[in-house]
Amino acid sequence: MAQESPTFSPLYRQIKSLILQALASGEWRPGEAIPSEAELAVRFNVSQGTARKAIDEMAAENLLVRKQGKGTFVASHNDPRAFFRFLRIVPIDGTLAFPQSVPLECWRAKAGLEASRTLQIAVGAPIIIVRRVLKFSGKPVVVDEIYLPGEIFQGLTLEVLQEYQGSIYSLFETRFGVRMIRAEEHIRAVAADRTSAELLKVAEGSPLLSVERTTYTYGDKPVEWRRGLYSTAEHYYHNELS
Amino acid sequence: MAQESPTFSPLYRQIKSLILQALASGEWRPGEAIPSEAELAVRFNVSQGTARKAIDEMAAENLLVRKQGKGTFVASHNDPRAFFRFLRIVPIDGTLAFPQSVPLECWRAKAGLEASRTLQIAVGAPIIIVRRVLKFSGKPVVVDEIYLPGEIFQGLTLEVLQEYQGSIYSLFETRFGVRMIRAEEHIRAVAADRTSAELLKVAEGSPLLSVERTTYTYGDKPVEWRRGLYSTAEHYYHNELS
DNA sequence: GAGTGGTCTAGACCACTGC
DNA sequence: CAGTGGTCTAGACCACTCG
Repeated sequence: MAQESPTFSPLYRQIKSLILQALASGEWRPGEAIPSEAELAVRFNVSQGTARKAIDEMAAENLLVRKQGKGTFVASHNDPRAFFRFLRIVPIDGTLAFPQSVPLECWRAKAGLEASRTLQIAVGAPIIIVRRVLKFSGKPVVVDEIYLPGEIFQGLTLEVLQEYQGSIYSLFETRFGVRMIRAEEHIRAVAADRTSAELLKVAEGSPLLSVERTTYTYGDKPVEWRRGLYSTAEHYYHNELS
Repeated sequence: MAQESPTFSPLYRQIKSLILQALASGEWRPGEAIPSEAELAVRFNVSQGTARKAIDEMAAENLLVRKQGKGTFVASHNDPRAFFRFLRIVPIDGTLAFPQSVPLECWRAKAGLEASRTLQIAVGAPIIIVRRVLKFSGKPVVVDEIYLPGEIFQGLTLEVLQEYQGSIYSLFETRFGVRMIRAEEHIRAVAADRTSAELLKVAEGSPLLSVERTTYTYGDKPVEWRRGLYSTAEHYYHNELS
């Protein structure tokens, strides 16, 4: 017997991708509630259980947040609980506090080979580069260099960065409509160059964590590449394996 | 109205903890199939859907592995697909191959303060310390120092380590009945000391990744502590954020 | 009390595996 | 073909939130 459906996709996954589409198109914005399970079931003409299963998967992927009795909400980087999902550094002595982001520079450039490859844009396409320092209780711990596709982040300036209260992903979300949903990090140990050493107030040549990150929005589209240098004298990068 | 169940726990979670108990007691061993959903439903006197939901959660936590048409199996470190779940280092040039573990030393000692704290055993309790090197295509990339509670790993010797084919967690599982299910890693950048530098064939003082790991078995019981020094000249530590 | 998500059930049918 | 997990449905009821 010939196989009827070589690319069989269950109903709830089709519903899921429809909801995903609606999310990507901005039908509901980060922080807002999406329609109730019952409403979605009617809209997509499936049972509530099937709509539920689609939502379940998206909640497991941190795209949606369920709140019993209230509704289901589009995940947002404005939510303080989401903050440390993408910042895995914690103080050795355990006194966890929110860091302060200090933007240093923000300039325009054209994409080189590496930026072109990681951001999947043309060589020579406009990019924006941001340099900033992250301070914990006043002490510099991380220096970041952030590469962004210029087309998406038009209007991003040092002033915008300095004025904004909240995380940089929160800014991207509210001001540029770009929601970061997933990232890959490549971590290595490197020796501090002169400028980084000065910024982090460590000796030149001392070991630093180099954290290179590619960040993706809906549809696995890369929209940020960054390299962070982490001083791990009083902090460590925390990771959970399971 | 007084709240009826301040510690409300749904049925499927109770079932889950019963299955967990059976797993911890060794009723089914790693790699073996557990009873079918229908059988479990009968055994615990719930509907198949409820048994299913319990299993679903455990599969999501990598405790069980579902295989359509075949059954549900206890997760095992013998499964090669599970190998890189706990070893997050990959070559820069992408040619992923299985590393070779080279045990160097294995000796007995008594737990100091740090071992006592991380392994949750008494100070002075017997521990076993293993030193080994991990080689990728013949080149040393990681040097590990592994601390184990002596009581659990009685009979572990350098010979046992050298003879065994397969990952060390696979050995722990088959020879000592200890299954690792979760770990926390603290990652920092350090300068290579003399012995590590020699083993990894890098210059003394060059930056290395220090990966400290506490590993837990069922019931969140810590059963391993280790520090790995990773040479990241030709490899990086890979992490996914979501 | 109305509306939301969360649980539980029972039953039908589909997809995959292996004998 | 029988046995397994996977999907889908419909309905009842529970837990939580808010007005």
